[in-house]
Amino acid sequence: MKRIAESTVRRLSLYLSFLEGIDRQGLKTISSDELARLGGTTSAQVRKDLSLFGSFGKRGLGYSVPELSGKLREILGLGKQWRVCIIGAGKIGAALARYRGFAERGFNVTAVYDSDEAKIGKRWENLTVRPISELEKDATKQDFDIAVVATPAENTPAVVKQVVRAGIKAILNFAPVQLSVPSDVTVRNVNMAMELEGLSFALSNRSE
Amino acid sequence: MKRIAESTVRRLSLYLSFLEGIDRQGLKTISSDELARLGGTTSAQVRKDLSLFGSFGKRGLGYSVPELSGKLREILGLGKQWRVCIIGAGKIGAALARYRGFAERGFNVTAVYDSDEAKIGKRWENLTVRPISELEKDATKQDFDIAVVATPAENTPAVVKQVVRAGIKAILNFAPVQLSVPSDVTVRNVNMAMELEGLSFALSNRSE
DNA sequence: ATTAGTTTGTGAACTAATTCACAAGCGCCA
DNA sequence: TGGCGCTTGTGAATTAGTTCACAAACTAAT
Ligand SMILES: NC(=O)c1ccc[n+]([C@@H]2O[C@H](COP(=O)([O-])OP(=O)(O)OC[C@H]3O[C@@H](n4cnc5c(N)ncnc54)[C@H](O)[C@@H]3O)[C@@H](O)[C@H]2O)c1
Ligand SMILES: NC(=O)c1ccc[n+]([C@@H]2O[C@H](COP(=O)([O-])OP(=O)(O)OC[C@H]3O[C@@H](n4cnc5c(N)ncnc54)[C@H](O)[C@@H]3O)[C@@H](O)[C@H]2O)c1
Repeated sequence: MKRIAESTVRRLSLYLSFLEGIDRQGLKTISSDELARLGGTTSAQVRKDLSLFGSFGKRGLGYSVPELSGKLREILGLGKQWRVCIIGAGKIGAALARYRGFAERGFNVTAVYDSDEAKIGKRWENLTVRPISELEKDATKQDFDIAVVATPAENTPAVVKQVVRAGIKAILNFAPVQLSVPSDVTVRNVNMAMELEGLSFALSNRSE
Repeated sequence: MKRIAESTVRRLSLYLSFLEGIDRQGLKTISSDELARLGGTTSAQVRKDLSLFGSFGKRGLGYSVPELSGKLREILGLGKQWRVCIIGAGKIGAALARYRGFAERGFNVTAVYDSDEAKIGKRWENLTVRPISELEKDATKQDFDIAVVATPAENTPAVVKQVVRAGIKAILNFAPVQLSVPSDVTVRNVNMAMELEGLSFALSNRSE
């Protein structure tokens, strides 16, 4: 299959969230034009994005909301339940572990790791904080799909090495560092300082 | 000035963080090639990015680390202190309010708002949670530059309306909804569910 | 059955972003 | 001072991503 751009995948994800809203409103079909308006893009973009994976619409009618939702879920791999571990039981880790939105979409946090003796063994929601040193061993049994890394920047490269050795192939990284991983491991970074700097840039360069 | 792409601004932000690391190591100069390796891009990309704003390097030598850092800070508007308010004193809001990394970069959280009577008036770090209904009035005195929105998705459009009415021109949004704002307001979205779906897609479509 | 009114799917055209490639500038050394 | 080794800065070429524009396919109405 043709290589799919990251921007395309983001939009698919966005379309799916709109379809879920539309579905709750009880509407049965939607046009590319309407999806485009919701997403701040163009109808041609919507149709092109979808056409990379097949033809799901009916000419003159638009797309069936439940059918297209199903297709997008399939494309995005949301059919299955994913096993997620969180590394770093700190402030961000806590917010994420308690967030319901993830499980709703099939991302189940099944373990939390930390290196701090004071935190290890403590109960956290329905989980117990495990020592990071056990990650590799645990992974052979638990088979994590995704690691969410929320450790201090300076420790993160070492943490990520352990994650990779544990055979985990996808990482969502919150530390403001650039990770280097083997090519079969996918990384997404969430860097809030960078987002704020983007806003700072926008505020500083208006009307020029 | 020429329009600058968002991807360029992200990279500038990234280069700056590398330069700070390099500076701590005591190195005086760095080449575009080295910056490129750190950022996972090419040296031509680095030079092109920088050349949009001026010529900061010395041929044969590279870039002076402190000088380029200074230029980047200037370009990104990091010279001044920014006033940030957080809207939504929940799990994510709490993590952000307690995060030191922001103040270090000149983003000062000077107020927190919520609509929940049980939270209003409570102390939070060195701040007191204020009622969202007072945002507009407060803004005339406090002059917030950036609003960080961390409210439940369903309330967020209404919250953002209030933020816009308060005259705030930059929003960092954590709710998984698409915001519609006047064109003089800049929005950046942090959508973790979307990031996880990107990883799900990658895991589901390997080696095809 | 025909027609009018929609909306898709997709090559072609266009625009944006990245990479190439090389002249020009700089430091260093003899 | 001249030559060598590096590295920048930038047009030109290339590649990637978006938008245009229209034939084809469908519904509904008559
Ligand atoms: N808090 C925020 O709002 C925020 C915002 C943006 C980015 N971040 C980034 O997210 C990361 C975590 O931030 P935080 O505020 O949650 O920090 P925190 O200090 O609250 O939590 C970090 C946790 O990681 C644990 N840890 C340290 N080394 C470890 C290791 N080797 N293995 C396993 N666990 C280890 C610590 O014990 C601690 O519990 C940091 O990189 C930070 O820069 C945080
Ligand atoms: N917790 C996470 O890890 C996480 C992850 C991704 C996205 N998010 C998103 O971030 C947002 C906040 O999530 P959270 O987990 O912090 O939720 P939360 O329920 O812990 O906090 C939300 C806060 O917003 C306040 N609030 C509600 N309506 C308000 C209004 N009109 N004005 C001002 N305050 C209002 C609530 O009183 C509450 O304190 C949500 O949109 C959520 O989807 C959260």
